Amino acid sequence: MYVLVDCNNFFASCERAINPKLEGKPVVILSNNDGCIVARSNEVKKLSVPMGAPYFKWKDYLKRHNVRVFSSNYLLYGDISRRVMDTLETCLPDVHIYSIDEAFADVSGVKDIQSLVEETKKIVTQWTGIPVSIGVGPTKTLAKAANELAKKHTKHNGILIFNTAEEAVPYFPHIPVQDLWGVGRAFGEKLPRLGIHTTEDLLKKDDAWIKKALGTPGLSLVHELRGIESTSLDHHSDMRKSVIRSRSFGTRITEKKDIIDALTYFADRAAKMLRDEDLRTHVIRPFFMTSRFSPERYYASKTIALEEATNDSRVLIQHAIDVVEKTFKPGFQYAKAGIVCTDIVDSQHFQKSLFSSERSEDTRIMEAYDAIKQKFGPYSINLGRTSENKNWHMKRNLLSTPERKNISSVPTALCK
DNA sequence: TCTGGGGTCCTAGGACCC
DNA sequence: TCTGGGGTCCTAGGACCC
Repeated sequence: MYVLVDCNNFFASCERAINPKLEGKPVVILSNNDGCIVARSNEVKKLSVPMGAPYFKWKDYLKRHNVRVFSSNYLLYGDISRRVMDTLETCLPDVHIYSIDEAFADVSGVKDIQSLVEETKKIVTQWTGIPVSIGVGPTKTLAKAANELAKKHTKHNGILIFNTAEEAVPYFPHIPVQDLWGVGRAFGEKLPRLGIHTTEDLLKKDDAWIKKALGTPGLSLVHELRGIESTSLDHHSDMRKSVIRSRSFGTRITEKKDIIDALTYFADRAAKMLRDEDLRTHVIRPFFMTSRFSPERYYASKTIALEEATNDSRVLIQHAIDVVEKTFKPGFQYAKAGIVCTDIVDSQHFQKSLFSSERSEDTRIMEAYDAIKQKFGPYSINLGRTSENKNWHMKRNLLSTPERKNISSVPTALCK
């Protein structure tokens, strides 16, 4: 049996936790660059503002309804998330953090699940100020479905338990397929065209039909709804598979040197991430591109298999610059760039190339580089060129608190 | 004027081999 | 004139998640 604890409107609830005046007021949080709406309080959901909507299209509407708008502040949300997860670990057995605002717990063997989750819900709200919903089911997908229903219908008071798969069946006619975990936009549009509207409709189909229409992940979804655990859904090995550092620019850029400047920064950040986790990458793909909404589109990227796994900023930067030099085309309005690192290996056990060009001082150079930044700040030392033009930097005009302010200095009304 | 970022897994299709 | 088929590996891109 699985418990799924999910924070309600997490980012909006975080802003409220540090500013109780927002309680009962409509609140939205914007993505990086203040581009999309990524979190909405219940009041805003009632105004029919969709998740992921572009902010500029809704700006006036939100203003008319007196909605409070904030840029996202991931430092704050990360801190509050840690508090929530720490609290959950004191309440529930075998907690597995699934995302910044969700965690599963395995409660097989617990006798009184009802009391356990009621207590958990109470304590999390008391200690962190963040409201949560809780779903329980024999598979993760059923726990997730229970959670969705608990959140949606106030009559459940934020908790719904399916003791068996059969207990979920009466709800299926009332769950639109679009609400299922694993049905996104594409399948959500496709299924109604095939006559499938509710979860009940979907479960009437046989495995072969599901596999053809929704692929392997769809088949796992349906099995789990029937109460059969799908191992393929248990896809969280601890080892990370990729590192991505990318960003849309604050404004469009046209100059090659600015692309190089941005990619130098992303390559450095990606390498730092690998060093922090004691990992190395074997394959990198730097890319830069125009907006996907632009009529004149260009996507430039190159997959590079490195001779030897590395986490050296200088190596990644050099390859990133090479890619720009080889693929840059003038005349485009570039909107985004980044680097993807895959084939991640453990630094301790990686296979050194026979003709390794890595010198023993290389790791020490990067250690010194990290140490200087650590001691004197992120702008104290930098690799590669840095042009004066910083207009590729993010826009974040609506932050609630200064970006780097530590949450421990922020009073939380309900914090223990 | 302005449409996120960081992850996962799966699949289709091309290259290559025998 | 007729011009295989199956396997594997790789990559790009598509789907999903939060």
